[in-house]
Amino acid sequence: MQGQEILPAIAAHLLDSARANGGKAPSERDLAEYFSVSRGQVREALAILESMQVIERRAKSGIYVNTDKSGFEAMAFFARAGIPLENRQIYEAVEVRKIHEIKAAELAAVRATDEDFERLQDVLERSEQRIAAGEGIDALDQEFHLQIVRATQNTLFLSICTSFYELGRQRLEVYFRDPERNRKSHEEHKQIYEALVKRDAALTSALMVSHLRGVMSYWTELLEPHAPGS
Amino acid sequence: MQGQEILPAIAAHLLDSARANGGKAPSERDLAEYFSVSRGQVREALAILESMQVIERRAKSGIYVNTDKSGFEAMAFFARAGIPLENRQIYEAVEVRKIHEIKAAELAAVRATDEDFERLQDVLERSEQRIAAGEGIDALDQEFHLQIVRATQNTLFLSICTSFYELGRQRLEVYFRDPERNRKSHEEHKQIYEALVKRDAALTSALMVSHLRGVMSYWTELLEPHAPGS
DNA sequence: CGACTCAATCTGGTATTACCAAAATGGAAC
DNA sequence: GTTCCATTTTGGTAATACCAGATTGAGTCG
Repeated sequence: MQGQEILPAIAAHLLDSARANGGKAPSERDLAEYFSVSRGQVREALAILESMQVIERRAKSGIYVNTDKSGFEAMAFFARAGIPLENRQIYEAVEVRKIHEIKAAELAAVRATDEDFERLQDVLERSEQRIAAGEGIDALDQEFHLQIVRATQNTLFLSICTSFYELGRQRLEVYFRDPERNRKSHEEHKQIYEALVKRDAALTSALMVSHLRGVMSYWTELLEPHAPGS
Repeated sequence: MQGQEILPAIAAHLLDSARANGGKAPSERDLAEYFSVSRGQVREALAILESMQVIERRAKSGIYVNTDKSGFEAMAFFARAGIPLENRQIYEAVEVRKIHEIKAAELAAVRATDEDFERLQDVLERSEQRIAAGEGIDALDQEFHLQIVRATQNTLFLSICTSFYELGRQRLEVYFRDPERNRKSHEEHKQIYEALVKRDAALTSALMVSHLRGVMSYWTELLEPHAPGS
């Protein structure tokens, strides 16, 4: 635990401590000692966590962890840090991600440039190679979907969707262990690409809907115990 | 500049310095002296800005500002800090916000609870009072729209949309200086509310589309010089 | 026993000082 | 003009000290 990112470690420790202590986290000095770093380092990490609304620092009182807060920034950070999310958060993220990707497909069909098409085709070719070699296309799947978002020419849109992908990266790897899923996913990607080239927004969008239905059901199936929304 | 948030000030100063200096920002020591704070304070602010990808800190080299980076977190922060955005960023934000709100209206029609309806009605009543008193409903407008998002029962969705509102708050105030706009906006809000109560998702969504067309055109008109996406 | 009081303690907020080592710099040597 | 090396600059990190409000707990009073 040296010279490296202590932020994730501190975040995880704060969450644990707070859970066992009614929202109250250890003091800065305790944290510094626990992680064998200076108080300054701890304060830098806490400043970031506070900016993400993960914690609240009350002067002369202590550090309090915002439970249940599911801010976008915080979720993206947790995902990146490998801190597990609650089922409800995953449900919500899946839903919001679907909304984004479907709309992105629609917009991309209208706005995609020649370079966008080239990049998509490149991803498809590399996917083909990996499938032929019996390897998973999890990274390529991400590239394909994000490239479509990029084709909307809206960088803010891309920024948000990129964060969503970080949310589900780990599960994606598991998903693409199954060769059949790889093949099916790739076929659907090709169909979506064809619809994009035709600039058929409605068709692209519809294909994306059904494509995501398949992929996303994998997530929600894993969470079955916890009933949706209600 | 004491005891208070120096983060916005430092952010603004970094952006200025970098613009005039090819991406390179002053050193931590210079910043500390410039703002009359300790280096520790500067480092806390820089840590936050780095976590938002606004800057990059290269060890033993310097602080570099990521120009053109339009990450979601950074934009929300800039808006909150009162740092002006570029036209392109505003365009993108308006587009993404529209996508969210339209979909939110659709989902809310299906999922809104009795409490949601009560809160919406409350907002409408208060709006009525303010309009009768000849006051602007800018804050209520925000409440209304966010309450609809809240009615989707998706807290992540709400978190994202809340950030979007921060993006346009200042312009909203100006917009609602016009009594006619207040009246028209309120009328449309009432129509949307009626559609929601009927749980008519398609109608709610359609009404939101036309409502936003009116409101949003105000933004884009202000930016005319920069042509839209294509 | 309970409620109140007040001093000791804890805590975040801030500043100062000091080192380290790698990067950047600038001038000397070729 | 190029190469090379010593000096300076810079971010990264630690240790220490104070402040003042919040918290706590012991002691006191009713």
